[in-house]
Amino acid sequence: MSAAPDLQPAFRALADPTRRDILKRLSAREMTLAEITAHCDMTRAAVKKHLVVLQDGNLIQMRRSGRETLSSLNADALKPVVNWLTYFESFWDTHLGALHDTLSDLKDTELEDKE
Amino acid sequence: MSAAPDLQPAFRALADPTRRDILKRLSAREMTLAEITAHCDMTRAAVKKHLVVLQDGNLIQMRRSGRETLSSLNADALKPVVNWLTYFESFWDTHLGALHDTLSDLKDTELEDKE
DNA sequence: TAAATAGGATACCAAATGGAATCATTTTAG
DNA sequence: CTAAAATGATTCCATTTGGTATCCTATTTA
Repeated sequence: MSAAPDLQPAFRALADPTRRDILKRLSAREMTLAEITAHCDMTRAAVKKHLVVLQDGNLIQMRRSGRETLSSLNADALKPVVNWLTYFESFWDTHLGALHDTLSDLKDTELEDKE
Repeated sequence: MSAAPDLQPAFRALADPTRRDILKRLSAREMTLAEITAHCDMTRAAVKKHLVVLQDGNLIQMRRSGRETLSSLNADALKPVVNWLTYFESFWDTHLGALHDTLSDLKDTELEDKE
């Protein structure tokens, strides 16, 4: 059996909106530092730091190709995070009398959330 | 339709292990500041600050009862967070050839995770 | 090979964060 | 009524964090 993952680096990495945005962009394709920076409204060095934090959380990998470094998403690392949160699923809606359908709520949120 | 929730305060609140621990404890029952502090190995004032951050993320509510304040979990506020993360579900296991059964992986993680 | 590209590595800064200490306020127990 | 209990509010401090500016190294490519 594998050891329990340390959730802290992943939760830490997810706590910044710039980093969450980078994750979404990397879900489309792997990108160079310059490409990511083009969307981030901050310097290359600042974006690089965010990438290191994401790497610490194991949420991305980086591979060198010639003079550029490609960052790619490691979505699997989100599984333990989702699992931690899923523990609370049984407490949803308790104070409202469980009138809402959880699945339809989730779908609504997905459509509305612009982040 | 409701407005898209701002995920930042919730992700921020979840980024600290003490706060995640408090959430787990509050899932059992509402607790006073003194009760929570008894488990936290830090001063009452420090725990109080964590409670305020959790409240900012809408993850808990506080109600005054006489001279004590009861904090209780608002698990519903985790739904948008889970939903944001669920977007990445379609990217799980992609680099491994999708050999793993996602559900069994989640179950394993749940059993192992001690946090 | 020389110049332009793409990153890495540091040093430095202001602001946010985690925590302790202290003092004030409200309730409840005698 | 008075003291103890429970919390709130404020201040202060060290560390971390998000960012910029700079300098350095490795690749391309004209």
